[in-house]
Amino acid sequence: MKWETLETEPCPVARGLSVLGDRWTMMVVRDCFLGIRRFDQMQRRLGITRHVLADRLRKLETAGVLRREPYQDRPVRYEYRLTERGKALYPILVTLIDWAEDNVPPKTQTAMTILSQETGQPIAPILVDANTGTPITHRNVTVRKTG
Amino acid sequence: MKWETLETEPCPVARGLSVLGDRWTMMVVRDCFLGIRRFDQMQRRLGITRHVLADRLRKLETAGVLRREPYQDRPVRYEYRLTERGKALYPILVTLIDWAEDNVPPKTQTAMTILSQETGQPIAPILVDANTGTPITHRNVTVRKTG
DNA sequence: GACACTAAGTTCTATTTTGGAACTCACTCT
DNA sequence: AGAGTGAGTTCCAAAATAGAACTTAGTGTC
Repeated sequence: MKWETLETEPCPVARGLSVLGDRWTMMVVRDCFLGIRRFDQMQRRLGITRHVLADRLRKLETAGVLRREPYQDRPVRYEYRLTERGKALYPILVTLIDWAEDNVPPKTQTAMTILSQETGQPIAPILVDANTGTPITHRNVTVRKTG
Repeated sequence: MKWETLETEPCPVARGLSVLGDRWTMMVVRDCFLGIRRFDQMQRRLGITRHVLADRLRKLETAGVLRREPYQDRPVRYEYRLTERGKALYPILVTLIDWAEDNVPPKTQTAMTILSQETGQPIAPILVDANTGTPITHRNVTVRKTG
Protein backbone atom coordinates (compact mmCIF):
# COMPACT_ATOMS: atom_id res chain seq x y z
CA MET A 1 0.00 0.00 0.00
CA LYS A 2 1.31 3.40 -0.98
CA TRP A 3 0.89 6.80 0.66
CA GLU A 4 -1.64 8.04 -1.90
CA THR A 5 -4.02 5.19 -1.23
CA LEU A 6 -3.84 5.87 2.50
CA GLU A 7 -5.53 9.23 2.38
CA THR A 8 -8.67 7.89 0.74
CA GLU A 9 -9.09 5.08 3.27
CA PRO A 10 -12.34 5.00 5.16
CA CYS A 11 -10.56 4.66 8.50
CA PRO A 12 -9.81 8.04 10.07
CA VAL A 13 -6.62 6.68 11.63
CA ALA A 14 -5.29 5.94 8.17
CA ARG A 15 -6.38 9.33 6.89
CA GLY A 16 -4.87 11.10 9.85
CA LEU A 17 -1.60 9.32 9.33
CA SER A 18 -1.61 10.20 5.64
CA VAL A 19 -0.96 13.73 6.91
CA LEU A 20 0.87 13.19 10.21
CA GLY A 21 2.36 9.72 9.89
CA ASP A 22 6.04 10.33 9.54
CA ARG A 23 9.01 11.20 11.59
CA TRP A 24 9.07 14.96 11.16
CA THR A 25 5.60 16.34 10.67
CA MET A 26 4.56 16.56 14.32
CA MET A 27 7.93 18.07 15.19
CA VAL A 28 7.24 20.84 12.70
CA VAL A 29 3.80 21.30 14.21
CA ARG A 30 5.32 21.39 17.70
CA ASP A 31 7.67 24.18 16.62
CA CYS A 32 4.77 26.11 15.14
CA PHE A 33 2.96 25.93 18.47
CA LEU A 34 6.12 27.26 20.10
CA GLY A 35 5.97 30.27 17.80
CA ILE A 36 8.61 29.22 15.30
CA ARG A 37 7.56 30.37 11.87
CA ARG A 38 10.58 30.51 9.59
CA PHE A 39 12.33 27.98 7.47
CA ASP A 40 15.91 28.43 8.66
CA GLN A 41 14.94 28.56 12.28
CA MET A 42 13.02 25.30 12.00
CA GLN A 43 15.78 23.69 10.06
CA ARG A 44 18.37 24.52 12.69
CA ARG A 45 16.17 23.57 15.63
CA LEU A 46 15.06 20.25 14.19
CA GLY A 47 18.24 19.11 12.47
CA ILE A 48 16.05 18.10 9.54
CA THR A 49 17.49 18.39 6.06
CA ARG A 50 16.35 21.44 4.13
CA HIS A 51 15.12 19.22 1.37
CA VAL A 52 12.76 17.27 3.61
CA LEU A 53 11.65 20.34 5.55
CA ALA A 54 10.63 22.08 2.33
CA ASP A 55 8.68 18.97 1.36
CA ARG A 56 6.90 18.70 4.73
CA LEU A 57 5.97 22.36 4.78
CA ARG A 58 4.50 22.04 1.31
CA LYS A 59 2.50 18.99 2.34
CA LEU A 60 1.25 20.63 5.52
CA GLU A 61 0.19 23.62 3.49
CA THR A 62 -1.63 21.41 1.01
CA ALA A 63 -3.34 19.62 3.89
CA GLY A 64 -4.50 22.99 5.25
CA VAL A 65 -2.55 22.67 8.50
CA LEU A 66 -0.20 25.57 7.82
CA ARG A 67 -0.51 28.60 5.65
CA ARG A 68 2.36 30.36 3.95
CA GLU A 69 2.41 34.11 4.32
CA PRO A 70 4.79 36.75 3.03
CA TYR A 71 6.36 38.72 5.86
CA GLN A 72 8.50 41.05 3.72
CA ASP A 73 9.04 42.23 0.12
CA ARG A 74 12.33 42.78 -1.69
CA PRO A 75 12.95 39.89 -1.61
CA VAL A 76 9.64 38.27 -0.78
CA ARG A 77 10.06 35.94 2.16
CA TYR A 78 7.45 33.63 3.53
CA GLU A 79 6.71 32.26 6.96
CA TYR A 80 4.43 29.47 8.08
CA ARG A 81 1.58 29.72 10.54
CA LEU A 82 -0.89 27.27 11.91
CA THR A 83 -4.38 27.48 10.49
CA GLU A 84 -7.43 26.62 12.59
CA ARG A 85 -7.06 23.09 11.30
CA GLY A 86 -3.47 23.12 12.52
CA LYS A 87 -4.43 24.50 15.91
CA ALA A 88 -6.92 21.65 16.20
CA LEU A 89 -3.90 19.35 16.41
CA TYR A 90 -3.20 20.60 19.92
CA PRO A 91 -4.92 17.71 21.72
CA ILE A 92 -2.87 15.21 19.72
CA LEU A 93 0.31 17.03 20.66
CA VAL A 94 -0.66 17.15 24.33
CA THR A 95 -1.61 13.47 24.54
CA LEU A 96 1.60 12.58 22.73
CA ILE A 97 3.69 14.61 25.18
CA ASP A 98 1.85 13.13 28.12
CA TRP A 99 2.36 9.57 26.90
CA ALA A 100 6.01 10.05 26.02
CA GLU A 101 6.86 11.65 29.36
CA ASP A 102 5.54 8.62 31.18
CA ASN A 103 6.54 5.92 28.76
CA VAL A 104 9.62 6.71 26.71
CA PRO A 105 12.74 6.83 28.85
CA PRO A 106 15.05 8.44 29.56
CA LYS A 107 13.34 11.24 31.38
CA THR A 108 16.26 13.56 30.95
CA GLN A 109 16.79 16.61 33.15
CA THR A 110 15.62 18.93 30.44
CA ALA A 111 12.23 17.34 29.93
CA MET A 112 9.19 19.44 29.25
CA THR A 113 6.06 19.65 31.33
CA ILE A 114 2.65 20.93 30.56
CA LEU A 115 1.74 23.76 32.90
CA SER A 116 -1.38 25.76 33.47
CA GLN A 117 -0.93 29.29 32.17
CA GLU A 118 -2.82 30.70 35.13
CA THR A 119 -1.60 28.72 38.10
CA GLY A 120 1.76 27.55 36.76
CA GLN A 121 0.90 24.11 38.11
CA PRO A 122 1.54 20.93 36.13
CA ILE A 123 -1.47 19.61 34.29
CA ALA A 124 -2.69 16.04 34.02
CA PRO A 125 -4.53 15.88 30.73
CA ILE A 126 -7.40 13.43 30.47
CA LEU A 127 -9.93 12.90 27.71
CA VAL A 128 -13.59 13.28 28.58
CA ASP A 129 -16.81 13.33 26.63
CA ALA A 130 -17.73 16.98 26.15
CA ASN A 131 -21.42 16.16 26.56
CA THR A 132 -21.39 14.10 29.73
CA GLY A 133 -17.97 14.79 31.27
CA THR A 134 -17.30 11.05 31.48
CA PRO A 135 -13.64 10.06 31.07
CA ILE A 136 -12.95 8.20 27.84
CA THR A 137 -11.18 4.85 28.04
CA HIS A 138 -11.01 1.94 25.67
CA ARG A 139 -13.48 0.19 27.95
CA ASN A 140 -16.38 2.59 27.81
CA VAL A 141 -16.06 3.64 24.18
CA THR A 142 -16.48 1.79 20.91
CA VAL A 143 -15.29 2.68 17.50
CA ARG A 144 -17.92 1.74 14.99
CA LYS A 145 -18.38 2.00 11.28
CA THR A 146 -21.10 4.37 10.27
CA GLY A 147 -22.85 4.98 6.98
CA MET B 1 19.60 13.66 12.45
CA LYS B 2 18.98 9.93 12.60
CA TRP B 3 16.32 7.88 14.33
CA GLU B 4 18.60 6.70 17.12
CA THR B 5 19.44 10.22 18.21
CA LEU B 6 15.75 11.08 18.34
CA GLU B 7 14.90 8.82 21.24
CA THR B 8 17.38 10.43 23.58
CA GLU B 9 16.13 13.94 22.87
CA PRO B 10 14.95 15.93 25.85
CA CYS B 11 11.72 16.88 24.09
CA PRO B 12 8.95 14.37 24.72
CA VAL B 13 7.48 14.99 21.28
CA ALA B 14 10.73 13.77 19.75
CA ARG B 15 10.86 10.79 22.08
CA GLY B 16 7.26 9.91 21.41
CA LEU B 17 7.86 10.05 17.70
CA SER B 18 10.93 7.85 18.04
CA VAL B 19 8.39 5.13 18.83
CA LEU B 20 5.27 6.23 16.94
CA GLY B 21 6.56 8.49 14.20
CA ASP B 22 6.07 6.51 11.07
CA ARG B 23 3.42 5.50 8.68
CA TRP B 24 2.41 2.13 10.13
CA THR B 25 2.93 2.04 13.86
CA MET B 26 -0.32 3.67 14.93
CA MET B 27 -2.21 1.51 12.42
CA VAL B 28 -0.82 -1.57 14.13
CA VAL B 29 -1.81 -0.12 17.50
CA ARG B 30 -5.29 0.62 16.16
CA ASP B 31 -5.69 -2.99 15.08
CA CYS B 32 -4.57 -4.16 18.51
CA PHE B 33 -7.29 -2.04 20.12
CA LEU B 34 -9.76 -3.66 17.73
CA GLY B 35 -8.72 -7.07 19.06
CA ILE B 36 -6.46 -8.12 16.20
CA ARG B 37 -3.56 -10.07 17.60
CA ARG B 38 -2.00 -12.18 14.87
CA PHE B 39 0.59 -11.51 12.25
CA ASP B 40 -1.25 -12.70 9.15
CA GLN B 41 -4.48 -11.01 10.11
CA MET B 42 -2.73 -7.68 10.58
CA GLN B 43 -0.80 -8.10 7.38
CA ARG B 44 -3.95 -8.70 5.36
CA ARG B 45 -5.95 -5.93 7.01
CA LEU B 46 -3.24 -3.30 6.72
CA GLY B 47 -1.77 -4.13 3.33
CA ILE B 48 1.64 -3.66 4.94
CA THR B 49 4.49 -5.82 3.69
CA ARG B 50 5.37 -8.77 5.94
CA HIS B 51 8.90 -7.49 6.21
CA VAL B 52 7.91 -4.12 7.61
CA LEU B 53 5.20 -5.56 9.84
CA ALA B 54 7.70 -7.93 11.45
CA ASP B 55 10.02 -4.99 12.01
CA ARG B 56 7.33 -2.79 13.57
CA LEU B 57 6.09 -5.52 15.87
CA ARG B 58 9.63 -6.10 17.08
CA LYS B 59 10.13 -2.39 17.70
CA LEU B 60 6.82 -2.07 19.52
CA GLU B 61 7.75 -5.02 21.68
CA THR B 62 11.13 -3.46 22.45
CA ALA B 63 9.41 -0.20 23.32
CA GLY B 64 7.14 -2.09 25.73
CA VAL B 65 3.96 -1.24 23.83
CA LEU B 66 3.15 -4.81 22.81
CA ARG B 67 4.11 -8.13 24.28
CA ARG B 68 4.56 -11.32 22.31
CA GLU B 69 2.85 -14.38 23.72
CA PRO B 70 2.68 -17.97 22.55
CA TYR B 71 -0.89 -19.07 21.89
CA GLN B 72 -0.13 -22.67 20.83
CA ASP B 73 2.64 -25.28 20.78
CA ARG B 74 3.55 -27.66 17.95
CA PRO B 75 4.45 -25.41 16.26
CA VAL B 76 4.84 -22.52 18.66
CA ARG B 77 2.93 -19.53 17.39
CA TYR B 78 2.93 -16.09 18.89
CA GLU B 79 0.40 -13.31 19.08
CA TYR B 80 0.73 -9.69 20.08
CA ARG B 81 -1.13 -7.90 22.84
CA LEU B 82 -1.12 -4.37 24.14
CA THR B 83 0.69 -3.86 27.42
CA GLU B 84 -0.45 -1.21 29.90
CA ARG B 85 1.94 1.13 28.15
CA GLY B 86 0.25 0.29 24.88
CA LYS B 87 -3.22 0.82 26.31
CA ALA B 88 -2.03 4.22 27.48
CA LEU B 89 -1.89 5.18 23.81
CA TYR B 90 -5.68 5.26 23.66
CA PRO B 91 -6.00 9.03 24.12
CA ILE B 92 -3.59 9.61 21.25
CA LEU B 93 -5.63 7.31 19.04
CA VAL B 94 -8.89 9.00 19.99
CA THR B 95 -7.60 12.53 19.42
CA LEU B 96 -6.13 11.41 16.10
CA ILE B 97 -9.45 9.91 15.00
CA ASP B 98 -11.32 12.98 16.11
CA TRP B 99 -9.00 15.32 14.24
CA ALA B 100 -8.94 13.24 11.07
CA GLU B 101 -12.74 12.91 10.94
CA ASP B 102 -13.11 16.66 10.98
CA ASN B 103 -10.07 17.63 8.98
CA VAL B 104 -8.97 15.05 6.45
CA PRO B 105 -11.47 14.69 3.64
CA PRO B 106 -13.06 12.78 2.15
CA LYS B 107 -15.48 11.72 4.81
CA THR B 108 -16.44 8.56 3.04
CA GLN B 109 -19.63 6.67 3.82
CA THR B 110 -17.75 4.03 5.72
CA ALA B 111 -16.19 6.40 8.22
CA MET B 112 -15.84 5.45 11.84
CA THR B 113 -17.30 7.23 14.81
CA ILE B 114 -16.51 7.07 18.45
CA LEU B 115 -19.53 5.95 20.40
CA SER B 116 -20.28 5.59 24.08
CA GLN B 117 -20.44 1.95 25.05
CA GLU B 118 -23.37 2.63 27.37
CA THR B 119 -25.56 5.02 25.47
CA GLY B 120 -24.45 4.28 21.91
CA GLN B 121 -24.31 8.03 21.36
CA PRO B 122 -21.45 9.70 19.49
CA ILE B 123 -18.80 11.16 21.73
CA ALA B 124 -17.08 14.52 21.46
CA PRO B 125 -13.70 14.02 23.07
CA ILE B 126 -12.11 17.02 24.77
CA LEU B 127 -9.00 17.29 26.86
CA VAL B 128 -9.36 18.64 30.37
CA ASP B 129 -7.07 18.97 33.34
CA ALA B 130 -7.79 16.03 35.64
CA ASN B 131 -7.28 18.23 38.70
CA THR B 132 -9.43 21.21 37.85
CA GLY B 133 -11.65 19.99 35.01
CA THR B 134 -10.61 22.99 32.92
CA PRO B 135 -10.47 22.34 29.17
CA ILE B 136 -6.93 22.39 27.80
CA THR B 137 -6.19 24.65 24.85
CA HIS B 138 -2.99 26.13 23.52
CA ARG B 139 -4.06 29.39 25.10
CA ASN B 140 -4.35 28.35 28.73
CA VAL B 141 -1.46 25.93 28.82
CA THR B 142 2.28 26.36 28.44
CA VAL B 143 4.91 23.82 27.69
CA ARG B 144 7.97 24.56 29.72
CA LYS B 145 11.36 23.03 30.22
CA THR B 146 11.86 21.57 33.66
CA GLY B 147 14.92 20.25 35.46
C1' DG C 1 3.85 -41.23 2.80
C1' DA C 2 3.34 -37.49 -0.77
C1' DC C 3 0.85 -33.28 -1.21
C1' DA C 4 -1.64 -29.16 -0.11
C1' DC C 5 -2.40 -25.91 3.71
C1' DT C 6 -1.42 -22.74 7.78
C1' DA C 7 0.96 -19.16 10.43
C1' DA C 8 4.84 -16.54 11.34
C1' DG C 9 8.27 -15.07 9.80
C1' DT C 10 12.93 -14.25 6.46
C1' DT C 11 15.25 -13.22 2.08
C1' DC C 12 15.63 -11.07 -2.33
C1' DT C 13 15.51 -7.22 -5.74
C1' DA C 14 13.58 -2.78 -7.40
C1' DT C 15 11.79 1.58 -6.11
C1' DT C 16 11.19 5.43 -2.97
C1' DT C 17 12.58 8.28 0.68
C1' DT C 18 16.05 10.34 3.43
C1' DG C 19 20.61 12.48 4.91
C1' DG C 20 24.25 15.52 3.87
C1' DA C 21 26.38 18.89 1.52
C1' DA C 22 26.71 22.31 -2.08
C1' DC C 23 24.42 25.58 -4.98
C1' DT C 24 20.88 29.31 -6.47
C1' DC C 25 18.28 33.53 -6.25
C1' DA C 26 16.98 37.98 -4.79
C1' DC C 27 18.06 40.93 -2.36
C1' DT C 28 20.75 44.14 1.84
C1' DC C 29 24.60 45.84 4.30
C1' DT C 30 29.66 47.36 4.64
C1' DA D 1 32.68 44.81 -5.16
C1' DG D 2 32.22 41.37 -1.67
C1' DA D 3 30.15 39.19 2.35
C1' DG D 4 25.79 38.03 4.48
C1' DT D 5 20.80 36.47 4.78
C1' DG D 6 16.70 33.54 4.11
C1' DA D 7 14.22 30.30 1.53
C1' DG D 8 14.59 27.27 -0.96
C1' DT D 9 16.61 23.56 -5.04
C1' DT D 10 19.90 20.15 -6.84
C1' DC D 11 22.90 16.23 -6.49
C1' DC D 12 24.62 11.83 -4.77
C1' DA D 13 24.96 8.14 -1.35
C1' DA D 14 22.63 5.64 2.17
C1' DA D 15 18.53 3.80 4.30
C1' DA D 16 13.75 2.31 4.24
C1' DT D 17 9.78 0.33 1.74
C1' DA D 18 6.97 -2.51 -1.68
C1' DG D 19 6.26 -6.76 -3.66
C1' DA D 20 7.01 -11.32 -4.31
C1' DA D 21 9.17 -15.72 -3.30
C1' DC D 22 11.07 -18.76 0.09
C1' DT D 23 11.54 -21.13 4.90
C1' DT D 24 10.15 -23.66 9.00
C1' DA D 25 7.38 -26.59 11.83
C1' DG D 26 3.82 -28.57 11.93
C1' DT D 27 -1.55 -30.48 10.56
C1' DG D 28 -5.07 -32.68 7.77
C1' DT D 29 -6.26 -35.17 3.34
C1' DC D 30 -5.77 -38.83 -0.26
